Amino acid sequence: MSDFPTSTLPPLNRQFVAHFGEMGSKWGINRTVGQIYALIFISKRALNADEIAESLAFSRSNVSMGLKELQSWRLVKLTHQTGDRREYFEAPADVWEIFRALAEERRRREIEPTLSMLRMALLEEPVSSEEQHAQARMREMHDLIDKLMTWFDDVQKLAPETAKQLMGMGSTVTKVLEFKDLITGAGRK
Amino acid sequence: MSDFPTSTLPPLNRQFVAHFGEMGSKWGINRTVGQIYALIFISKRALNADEIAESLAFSRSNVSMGLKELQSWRLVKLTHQTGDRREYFEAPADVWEIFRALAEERRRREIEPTLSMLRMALLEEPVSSEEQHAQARMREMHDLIDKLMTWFDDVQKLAPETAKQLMGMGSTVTKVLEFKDLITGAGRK
DNA sequence: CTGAATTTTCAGTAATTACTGAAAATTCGA
DNA sequence: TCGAATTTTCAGTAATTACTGAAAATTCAG
Repeated sequence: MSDFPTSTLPPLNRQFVAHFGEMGSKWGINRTVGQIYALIFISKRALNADEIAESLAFSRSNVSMGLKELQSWRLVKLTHQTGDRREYFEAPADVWEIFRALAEERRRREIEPTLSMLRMALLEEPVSSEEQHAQARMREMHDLIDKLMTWFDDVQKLAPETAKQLMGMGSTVTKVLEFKDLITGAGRK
Repeated sequence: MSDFPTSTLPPLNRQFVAHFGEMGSKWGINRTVGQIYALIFISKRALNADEIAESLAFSRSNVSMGLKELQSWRLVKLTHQTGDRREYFEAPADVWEIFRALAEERRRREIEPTLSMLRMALLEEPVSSEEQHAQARMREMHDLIDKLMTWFDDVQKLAPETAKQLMGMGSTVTKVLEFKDLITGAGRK
């Protein structure tokens, strides 16, 4: 299942990389891409494509494709070493930044297309009662997604520090909510 | 790309089903499962496996497998019609409930395994500086995921009504946050 | 219990996706 | 501008995943 070249990669790193490979399919990326990302993420320094190919025993072209995909997800940054022509790759240092990039990209690829399909469908004139019901369901779905996205946008606009703080509050949010109800007079839109 | 049987399925429904089929791969489910779910979701009434196979021109066994998968995701509910031995399937009426089931299941399958892998890895004694750095990165990842999940738990525990309300507040949350800082004395854990 | 109705399983095959090596394209120092 | 270093592309093939039909298992009315 996992056979890495005999050299390089300490056990801990190896385990991490292997896990990302296995999870890959569940995350909607392939094994290779998962492993490449994991390797870069835990690496002390930026890596070039040959080093990656060597470490993971992938073909150079496979690494090239994997890196291209990771760049399209904005999960790796391209850097350069002075006096070295090759391209080096590294993951952003701040994990919050990583999370944000991931969330944004997933949204763009996996949610927006559905949202616009729904908007289109809702403009049509339903001719049968089947279509009428279908449209009602689509509207429910649209409104939920739309609400979630708007909210997510709002939170995302916060500075990372504030966002962390908001998370840290946890269920306290509820309390604040109740308090807000009290002062605004409950049951709004 | 999409050839449905000549009968059944009004255009609006067809479009919706086709879209879910195409999106399927991006969502980590396959075309078939996506289409089956879409069909059930917009259907006015619960459907049995034969009706689904007929509508989508899938083999009966394929539908059976698809339904099994959808049930494992808790996206469809099994029901019965009086005087009919066949099993009928429908999607929960409340889209919030659907969202919750989806989120829970994704978490269980796609996040928890990584979280426990990380916890394991963090218990090991790093022997090289590579391992030490790797572990530091893993800790950052672990802490972020853990924080997000704890927060999500908290919000999820709220009654649907409250959750909707929280979403509805949008960026107002920030304001409330600032206010809270003011009264509690800012910068907590 | 029996057996017809219904659902599930599974081996075989089709379709899709991932990976490679070789060749083409690009980049940049000299 | 040349050409060595480096990256990208892509056709062919390997590996994986999806789908089917037939057969087995289950369910339940009588």
